[in-house]
Amino acid sequence: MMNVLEQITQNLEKLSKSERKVADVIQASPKTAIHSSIAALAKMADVSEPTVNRFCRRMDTKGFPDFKLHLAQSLANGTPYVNRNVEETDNVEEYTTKIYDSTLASLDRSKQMIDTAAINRAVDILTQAKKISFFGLGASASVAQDALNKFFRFNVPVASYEDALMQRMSCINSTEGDVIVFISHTGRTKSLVDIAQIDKQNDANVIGITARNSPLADACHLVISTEIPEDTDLYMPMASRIGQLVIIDVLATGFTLRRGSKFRENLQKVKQGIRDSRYTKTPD
Amino acid sequence: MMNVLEQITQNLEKLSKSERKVADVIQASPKTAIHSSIAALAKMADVSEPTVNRFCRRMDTKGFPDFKLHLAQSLANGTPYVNRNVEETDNVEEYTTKIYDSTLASLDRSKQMIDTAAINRAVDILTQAKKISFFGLGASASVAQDALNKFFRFNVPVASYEDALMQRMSCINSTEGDVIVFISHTGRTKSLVDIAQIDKQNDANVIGITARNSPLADACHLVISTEIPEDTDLYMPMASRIGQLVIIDVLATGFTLRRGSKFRENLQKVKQGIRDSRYTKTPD
DNA sequence: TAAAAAAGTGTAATTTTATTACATTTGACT
DNA sequence: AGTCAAATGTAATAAAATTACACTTTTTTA
Repeated sequence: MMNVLEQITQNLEKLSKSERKVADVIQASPKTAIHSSIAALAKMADVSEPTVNRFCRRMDTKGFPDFKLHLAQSLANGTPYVNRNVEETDNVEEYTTKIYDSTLASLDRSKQMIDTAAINRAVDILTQAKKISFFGLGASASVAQDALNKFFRFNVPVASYEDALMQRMSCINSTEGDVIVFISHTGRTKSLVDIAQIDKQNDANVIGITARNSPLADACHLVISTEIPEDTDLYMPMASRIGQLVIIDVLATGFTLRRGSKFRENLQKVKQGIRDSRYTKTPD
Repeated sequence: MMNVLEQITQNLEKLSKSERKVADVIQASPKTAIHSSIAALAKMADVSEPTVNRFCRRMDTKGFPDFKLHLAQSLANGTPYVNRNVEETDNVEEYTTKIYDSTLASLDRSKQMIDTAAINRAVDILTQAKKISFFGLGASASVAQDALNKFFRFNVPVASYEDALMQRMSCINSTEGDVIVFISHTGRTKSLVDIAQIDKQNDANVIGITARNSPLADACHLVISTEIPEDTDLYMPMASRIGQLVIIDVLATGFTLRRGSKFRENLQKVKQGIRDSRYTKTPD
């Protein structure tokens, strides 16, 4: 079912005068609401108890207790939406919690907004690629490297250069059947945009994990956006690159699923190879 | 307050026989629990109603209704308690949601379990370092590269090699005042353990972002654990490396805070340099 | 525009649900 | 075996939510 707080906002018009009072009180302080009885809430809104009950039913809940349950859930999801910025005076616990919270909030937002149709098309394109390249610069370079590491296991020709010059050289010879994935949070890194345009001219398939409506996005055939509003001009990239990584995970997962079970047996062999370079779990 | 479901898991030992029955019923089907009355739940667990009430109080809630509220909130956070594994038959929406959910769940868990004292000591050590190195292999190599990218901006001597041989060579000359950060999810990668031991012998400061009680952890002076239970023998590393990245973020943040405001002005200059290589936000 | 209908709201009774007080049982330790 | 404390249940009580119904306001239409 839908988020109750949004439900309230949307149906605000359709409510009667008294029910509206109830809505106002709840919106003003939902945290108080979930800890109040129907009598207390009725008093706060200056209406009768049945009115509160009727309000709850109008919000598609079974009654007041059920409504409180839903409200509690909305609150649990909604609390981290505030971007909690680190202050100079914060101690360890404080800045640690803030960083975790804003990462969680960003990922949650990304989850809500993600365009699965775009993901699906990207998986289509990737599975049919003759060769896959991942390009990123700065913080996105390590994301590209991570993608390389994942797709390398799939036994497809895959490349990644963190050097802008190497990237440029590799794109000169790109051709139909090649897929190049550009990773950039802002989508405004000049050299990446240049390269993407050349790739596009060479009929290579260009995918961007980047911001909508950016110069880089314009140069791509397909754009996947994390929808994470991080200002990397001012702050170090944090949540943004984590959003990119989760998209890499999703693409890699889609890739293996599309390739079928035969293919996944092969994956196990690569895994086995890695395992031999490790200490066993119970060394003593 | 803490996640109620975890609270139950943790206090499982301390519960009496009957209260344990209640815990079992709730854990088996928390969704049913939040929609049941105390009478219904008591019947399910085959105990009396006051027992259920006492159980709720033991979980640091005011009573049964309050307990249900907390439970609802725990459930709302992405149903984090179950690890939702991707199935062969999943469609795009399904596997995308599952990956986001399990990443969110892992991060949330990591947030709860993180040892901020260890973080604090790590920041101490890092701020006093003459030189910092980040080493990781495979999926953790890109995490090391990300760390390099972050700390590079801080204008401290920093290095990272993804090649096992280069890592080995660099550690031969390590000395007091050097800090080496090893990144490994399992903590059982042989070559990293070897190198860590040499570094330790050379009186360098060895920090591990790795699993507790692992061979690598034993070779480190200080261990920071993400507490993310991902079996990277069977599956591709996903949530594990994201947990590592958030720890890098936390360390980098702690580092800048510790260095004070003068230092952060310097950071702005580096940022300015990067900005010049970008298209402005409103290119048209 | 006045009467009828409909929608909205409140009061009080009823029902459901949760909590408390106390009695009984269980089990551990003399 | 007997005593004590902890655990659990029974039954009474209190709290909370819902329902039924009456009154009030608003809207419709003759």
